[in-house]
Amino acid sequence: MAGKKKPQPRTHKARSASAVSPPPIAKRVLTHDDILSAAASIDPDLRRRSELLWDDRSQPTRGPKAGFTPDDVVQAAVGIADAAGLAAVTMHAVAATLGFTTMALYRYFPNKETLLDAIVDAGMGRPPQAIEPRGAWREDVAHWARAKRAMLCARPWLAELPFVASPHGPNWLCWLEALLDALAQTGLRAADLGEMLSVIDGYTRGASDTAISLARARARGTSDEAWAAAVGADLGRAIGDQRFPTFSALLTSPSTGQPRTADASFDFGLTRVLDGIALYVEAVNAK
Amino acid sequence: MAGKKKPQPRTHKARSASAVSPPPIAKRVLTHDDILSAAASIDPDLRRRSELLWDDRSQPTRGPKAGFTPDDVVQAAVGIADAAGLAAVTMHAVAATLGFTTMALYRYFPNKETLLDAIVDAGMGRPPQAIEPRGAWREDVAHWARAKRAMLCARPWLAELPFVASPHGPNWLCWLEALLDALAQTGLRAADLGEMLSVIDGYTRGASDTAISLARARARGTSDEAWAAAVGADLGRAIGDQRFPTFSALLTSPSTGQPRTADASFDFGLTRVLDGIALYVEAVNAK
DNA sequence: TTGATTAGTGTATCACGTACACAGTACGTG
DNA sequence: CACGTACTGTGTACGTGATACACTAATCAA
Repeated sequence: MAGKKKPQPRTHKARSASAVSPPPIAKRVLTHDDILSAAASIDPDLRRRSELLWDDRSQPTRGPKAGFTPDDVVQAAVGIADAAGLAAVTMHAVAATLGFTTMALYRYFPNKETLLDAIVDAGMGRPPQAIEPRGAWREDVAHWARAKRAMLCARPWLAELPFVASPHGPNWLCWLEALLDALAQTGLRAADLGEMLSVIDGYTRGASDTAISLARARARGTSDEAWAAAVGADLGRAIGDQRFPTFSALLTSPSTGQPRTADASFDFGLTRVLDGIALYVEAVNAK
Repeated sequence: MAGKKKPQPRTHKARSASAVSPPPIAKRVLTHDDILSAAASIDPDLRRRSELLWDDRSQPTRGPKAGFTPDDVVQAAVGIADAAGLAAVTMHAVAATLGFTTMALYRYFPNKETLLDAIVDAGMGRPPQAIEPRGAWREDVAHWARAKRAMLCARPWLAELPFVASPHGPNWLCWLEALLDALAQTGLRAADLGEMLSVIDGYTRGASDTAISLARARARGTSDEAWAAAVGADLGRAIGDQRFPTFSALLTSPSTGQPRTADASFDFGLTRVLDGIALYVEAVNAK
């Protein structure tokens, strides 16, 4: 958008036109402008949501002083979600937390969906920058995966919202950047790095679902035992049912040793995934 | 519950007391009863939801003939979700499809949540039983993963509902059974099989999110181009931003060859995961 | 036949998201 | 320094959706 601001067909305030504009950079293969120019075809609603996620919204205003910032709103909403779950995040509850009326929020967020976008990004927080990798990409990737899993479990309500769907905010990109930093040490070429990114992230999110479900139950006040009993009861239905012979056999086979904890299971699976990636890395680097 | 029905402290109709009672089976290490006896600690609400998912609800009734079955309701709801998305599934819409009043549904489902439980299970459908594996566990597992991914993309609204959370119905167990059948060919012991189950399923669900998001956009009438542009625009924000040097470099690096399709990416990642599992299988079997 | 049981209806209520019009505030300009 | 403009927060009203409750009608058991 830097320079050619003629698109801007939205009916929204001129404010959004000047807000993004990143510093000009050397053109390589793909530029910010290149990508944004394709943005003409974007659903205007989605585009606006994305803008609200990236703009810093702190222009010199003219009217009365604002009593709160969009960030205050997001903080309040995240607090409510943490304390009482996503369902408790109503426009009224958020506004009341801040001491304002429901409708005051609409001064900053055109609708609840947009607020939820912001909550997702804020809720993710930043990845632990403590990674700063040196050579041991496996360790660094594992570190990242555990951190992401921990984040998801700490805020189980995050997983109730569409994660991969646009729009994505800065924190989301931070997490990707951190993982990419770790993966880049493999020496793989760009195309493969992108693939590995989704392998790791996919596994991490997918394999964390059980732990997330447990975390959610905890947040609701359900005891771990009650949660396990509920899951176990459903699984137990397999036993003796003609339709599930293999599963039934698995459940009724004598267990060797004590069961792995959920975290250990995750690590076990992660090791398999990393093994598979390592194999590929070796194959590529051997050539 | 077979025989000792004294728990049953719920205020719900006596109906639910006699309904479950699976056929008695030989005791091994863990039995249906064992698991269900732990069910005393289950949140009664969850338990009831689970029961409604497994009971066949076709007792000889006394009053007037029923005009529709719970299954009709579920079919109608799934149809609406397919056609117009999950948000369109309102109690009123479902009832209207069947030609009944909203409140008629409450005769069969105590609340919407319970109906959604049923919709999830029905929506998953059955895994392609065509697997019937012989020796080639990798192929069979890959087959399963692609089928599950295809299922999720075909009904992108499924992913909007908590997948791993209880309660789980028969179809969910069917999918697990199918995967387990494929994995059992590795010869791994029970504990490890359970781990592999979650590795494969985790990767499959997690790595399908992008495709699901695209499928959802399609269902809403968004063009593929518009969707890609929206995602690209968010990614493009990294370019030139100090905070995302690695990602920025990735985006701007010259692309070698044509980009992989989403399906090919999934397969690529799946191959890595299977490689990792194979390594473990070999290591264990070598001992 | 009669009474118990159950199916479906109609109406009412409450929670939420959000549109709209109004009132008050602060800055830039004359 | 007064005033208009741009903006902030409020109050009210509405539509939608879930669901409680009381009622009518149908069917079977005794």
